[in-house]
Amino acid sequence: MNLSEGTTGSNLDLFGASPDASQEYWKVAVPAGMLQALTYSVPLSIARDERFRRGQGVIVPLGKRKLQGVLLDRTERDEKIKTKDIIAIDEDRPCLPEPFVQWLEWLARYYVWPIGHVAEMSFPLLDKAKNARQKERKSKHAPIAPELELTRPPELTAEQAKVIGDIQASSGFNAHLVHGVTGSGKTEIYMRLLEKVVQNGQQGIVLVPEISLTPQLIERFTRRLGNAVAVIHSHLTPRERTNQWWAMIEGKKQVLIGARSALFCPLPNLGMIVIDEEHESSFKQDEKLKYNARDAAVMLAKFSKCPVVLGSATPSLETWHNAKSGRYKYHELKLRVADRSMPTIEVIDLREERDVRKQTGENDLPFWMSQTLFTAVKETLEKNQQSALFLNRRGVAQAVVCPACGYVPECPNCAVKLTLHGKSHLLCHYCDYHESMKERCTQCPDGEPKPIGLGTEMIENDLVRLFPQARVARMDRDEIASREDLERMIKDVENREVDILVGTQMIAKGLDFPGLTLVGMVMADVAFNLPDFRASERSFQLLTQVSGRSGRHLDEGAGRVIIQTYNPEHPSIQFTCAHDFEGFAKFELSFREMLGYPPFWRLASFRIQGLDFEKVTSTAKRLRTRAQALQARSPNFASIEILGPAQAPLAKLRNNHRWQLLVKGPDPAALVAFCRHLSENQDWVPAAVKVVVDIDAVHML
DNA sequence: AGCACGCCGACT
DNA sequence: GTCGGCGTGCTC
Repeated sequence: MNLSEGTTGSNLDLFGASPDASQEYWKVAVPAGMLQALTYSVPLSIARDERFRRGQGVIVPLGKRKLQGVLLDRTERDEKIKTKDIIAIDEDRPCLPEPFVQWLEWLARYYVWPIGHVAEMSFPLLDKAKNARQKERKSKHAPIAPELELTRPPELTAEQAKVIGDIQASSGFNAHLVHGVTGSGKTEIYMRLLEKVVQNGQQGIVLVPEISLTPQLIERFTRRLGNAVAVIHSHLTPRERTNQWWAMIEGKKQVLIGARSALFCPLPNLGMIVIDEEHESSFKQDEKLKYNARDAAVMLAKFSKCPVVLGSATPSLETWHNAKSGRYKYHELKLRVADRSMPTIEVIDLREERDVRKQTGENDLPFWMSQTLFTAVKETLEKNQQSALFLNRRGVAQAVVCPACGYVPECPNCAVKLTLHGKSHLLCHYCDYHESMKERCTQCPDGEPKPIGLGTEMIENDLVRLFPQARVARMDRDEIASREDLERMIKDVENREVDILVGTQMIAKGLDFPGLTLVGMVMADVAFNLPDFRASERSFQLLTQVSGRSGRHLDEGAGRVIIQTYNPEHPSIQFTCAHDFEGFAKFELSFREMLGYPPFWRLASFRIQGLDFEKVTSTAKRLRTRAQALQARSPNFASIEILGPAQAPLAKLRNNHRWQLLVKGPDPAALVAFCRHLSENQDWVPAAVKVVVDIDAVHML
């Protein structure tokens, strides 16, 4: 018998009871729904291969399939399981660097997710990676990182120079917070730092929120770093993605710009990670591996012994807290470049506005537009400058109501209101269920359903009527379907072919238009009334970010911002007006501390869901019982608080009933251990019910 | 995640 | 009768 052939499972047993000592067993991260890695036996021919080591991709049998896995550690034989042989070294995949493998293991443990699925995220979508490399087919789309003339770097301000110097003064792992108002030149700092990283023969990652991963940003980096730049974002085709991935792995490019998934590019020589707009909650993934790319980036930097730079005008309170406590180094940019001033912010009380209108009887302005906002738009138009009006988010208010009986159509699967698109199209934003709007109410004899509230379309229509001479453009998810659409729209605004821009968050972030001098927040209230302990923080961030769009390039005078609201006293608004981040942080942190919320305590949420309401409910309650029992068993867990279970804010989604159980506690390690214990053994959970944990949950819907 | 197995309702 | 829908369980 040939040893190197390695017969499936059975070991040669030449000396009676003792197994062959030369037979090796290795843990392999296999992409199947199991938390732990699986044990495989290693044929001698493979064990002798010089590529055979931790981090290397291998092909293994699982059931009837052959899967790509990643080698972890050598292990002892487990008599309880019949092992199979590793089939081969995976020729299509490079060996993952050791710090990166450690990081993958941390991710799997911390976020309680199958190690095989975590490891799988480190490779491009095309499993025919080799083909993609060989063919190098020219893409039909515009180049991802266009070839542009390099621009000369601008003079650094004294503040910028100091921050760069301070960051470069330290070596090894360090986390830095760069806290600078919009327009203070954070991007310039990133580019200078990355230039240095590239000069040192290393590679860097720039993480940005998907939403601000705009052509503008890519162009800026490309103009400075030239063909060192690779880009990964969701609008790339699998082949484009794969090509960008390999360009980084093979060292043809040095700086990778991308949304959170760019972290998973296993760079051989990582020298720095930059996270722009680090406060953005979209860095948290809500599905599958529920990681926060900001926190994960800090850990990757730690394992890779390199610096990580977090930048924001409105840092998350978690990061702020870390900076204040000295865990992160704090760098501040107080001034806008070229001495430009901060915009002036006016708050309009919509309640007063309504009362005035009631008294005066009539008013030809639409209900959402105050006299002040109207006049400001008019003046801006007359000065040949641009205005932008923001709505909080799509779907909040475009519901349809029957004025006779008050009935509002809902999605039959998701228990959310349907929203109106176009003239008569009703759509569910969660499951894409749609129906046409009926002329007569289905619930009462004589109602005629009408749209209520605010939509970008409605605002656009009103603006066209009020300012017939103005060129109005609308930017939201419906209008902007592709990257090309977005690029075209941005060009139009840049070229002054648009006078008034109407949009959602989509345009609130990252964009930088020189001619924009007036920003209106149509109704600020929506954001702070969500059932979420971070609602105030999000509102403050949004208002500040939106305000920052105004007058960024005015060398004289200041941009103007008008915030309309039913609640002008709200702290988010007050501190935004005063440009007072520290004041807001202090105010909000005192609440968080009092109530035991992050950043002082950590919080995790268990989601219990399934089709059968009774089963889901009883499972949720049983989970609480088990949590309490586990807590009673160990003094480690004494300080953990268990809240609920309660029905999730979205109590029914895609026909699934949803409950949640929240746990929080002051000791992060204890909390994660607690959650892992509770998730590990799910024998007690009925098959028709799913229980998943979300560590450091951010989106609580 | 797949893939098989097995249990029910719908068709030639 | 059997085709095929998907709920359930297992994979080193």
